[in-house]
Amino acid sequence: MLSTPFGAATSSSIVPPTTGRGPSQSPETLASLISSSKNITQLLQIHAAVIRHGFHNHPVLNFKLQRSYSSFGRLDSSLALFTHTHDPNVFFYTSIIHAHAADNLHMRGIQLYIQMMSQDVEPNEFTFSALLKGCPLEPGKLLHPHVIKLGFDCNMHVRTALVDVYSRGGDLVSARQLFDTMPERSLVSLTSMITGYAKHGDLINARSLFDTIADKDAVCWNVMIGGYAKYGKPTDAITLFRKMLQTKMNPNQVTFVAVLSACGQIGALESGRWIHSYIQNNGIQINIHLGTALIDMYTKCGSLEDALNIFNNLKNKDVITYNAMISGYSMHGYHQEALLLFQDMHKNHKQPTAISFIGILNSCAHSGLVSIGKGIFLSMETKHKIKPTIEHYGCVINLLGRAGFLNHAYTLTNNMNINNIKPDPIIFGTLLDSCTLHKNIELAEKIVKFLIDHNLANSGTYILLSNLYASASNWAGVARMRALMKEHGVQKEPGCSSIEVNNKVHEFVAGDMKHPKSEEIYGMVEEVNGWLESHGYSPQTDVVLQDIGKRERVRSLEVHSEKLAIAFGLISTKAGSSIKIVKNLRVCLDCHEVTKLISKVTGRRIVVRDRNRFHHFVDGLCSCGDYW
DNA sequence: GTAGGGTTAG
Repeated sequence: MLSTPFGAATSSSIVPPTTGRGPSQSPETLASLISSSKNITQLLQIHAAVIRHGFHNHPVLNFKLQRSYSSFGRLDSSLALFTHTHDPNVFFYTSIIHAHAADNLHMRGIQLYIQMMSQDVEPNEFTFSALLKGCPLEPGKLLHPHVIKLGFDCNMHVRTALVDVYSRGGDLVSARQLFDTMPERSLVSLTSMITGYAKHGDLINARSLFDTIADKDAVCWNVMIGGYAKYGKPTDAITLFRKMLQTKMNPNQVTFVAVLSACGQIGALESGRWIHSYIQNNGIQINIHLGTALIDMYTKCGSLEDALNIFNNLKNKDVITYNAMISGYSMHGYHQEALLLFQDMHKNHKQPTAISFIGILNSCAHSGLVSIGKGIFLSMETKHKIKPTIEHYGCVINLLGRAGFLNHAYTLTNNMNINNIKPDPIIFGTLLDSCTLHKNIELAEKIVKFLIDHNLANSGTYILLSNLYASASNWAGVARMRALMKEHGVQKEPGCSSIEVNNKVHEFVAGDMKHPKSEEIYGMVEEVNGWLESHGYSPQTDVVLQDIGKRERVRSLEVHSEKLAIAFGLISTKAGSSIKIVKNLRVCLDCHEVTKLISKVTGRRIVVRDRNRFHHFVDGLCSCGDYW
């Protein structure tokens, strides 16, 4: 920890600057030294020189010192300088308010604003820019009348900052009103308005405003691409990114972060790799954001090796980087590695966050590490002072339920109330899932009744119980569930699998005939069936919802979306090459078995990403160890 | 001597 030279300030200020401590320097020279300082050590040395030369009360030098301290993230030193300054002027106040805003300390900034007024220091438009920067909606609303009263609301910067406050705060109507009545629009104000729409999921309004801009800059593109990436429109994000490249606009680190996230969501490894090489070929520095985005993309696209490579070469990893890698390990079934990295984080003095625990608890759940998982869950509060949220409970209930401790899991669901957490349909869904796995109809019925009685049932509730009945050949139960689903207007989310071939993503739903190569695809499905038969494989008809004839049930399984995607992969890629599939739902038992066999017969490595995790099928075995 | 818009993890 570096100390501020304040201790020295009082002692050396009583020493005249002409005691032979080096050549005397003009304030101008010192000012330019401050501006050009590269790090905190240099700045501290210059600060010491300022004091040595007797300029400790020089307003411009102190102002510059204060700004530089803030720019190095040293609000403490900046504030120390401020408090040692007699009668700070509007520059000083504005800049210290700005420093607080940069550290998300807006209320403290407002306190300083009140203090400056009580000392009769008149704020100006710059002060309000600083106050409103990144300010939350409520305090921003309180500042708004002050802006109007002092006549700064027509200033371009102040008005844009106001638009931004309302926009980010989700009051889009007020934001739009302020925006529409601006004396003059600027690219910045437009971008701020678009950000408001994009951040709150209104991509239609964001896009229509975006399309009106003739001269877009990178920030503007980034906002729009990022909006698509964040709100479930990854394909649109990638399309818009391609358009950005076509317009010769140079993407930057922020663009790549957004578009890599989009690639990760749809599992577009080839596109992700292309972007990675673009980054390398264009000499773009891989900072911590970009590095983490690359790790996230590679893990979600099935290449743990590439993710690890980035992780190991990334300097200054933060907790988010660790979390991405831990979740990556967990998704791929590398539970020992996930645990080791979690410990490694401690060694590197990175405090785990709530999300670190979600990653590691999921890892334990997927590997059946019950006692380790329980220990980690308990340590959250005792050791790390992090209160578990409903998601953490979800992980532990999943951990216990999967491992067969259904009653323990059920008790925990009921005990969540102790922490004032009400179990939600997702928690009950997790429990129901475990009931299906362990064929515990009794508990499942109890839960479903509770959910229906409390109006908490969703499509998943019915489907899970329906699957459970089906697995027990209880067709009356299945029919009852089907009737209930119809009655409540519930529809099953259709299964959809995608595969990327030659930079293009091909999507399939069950029984899909839309693909131009359908004939060949179904031909391949038949061929696969032949292999399966010769290996003595009989289809796992349990998993089919409908009580239909066995023959039809067999047909229905043949055309599950992942089978179509795999068949397409087999006919359109080189023999021996890996096949990567992304599925929106969880892979079913039959598809899991079939894929294992396909990997054995073809000698191909097949990687399937389902809703929960990755399955790496190699030579007839799956990396999940059939525990998923 | 000062100001407004964009980034990562489940």
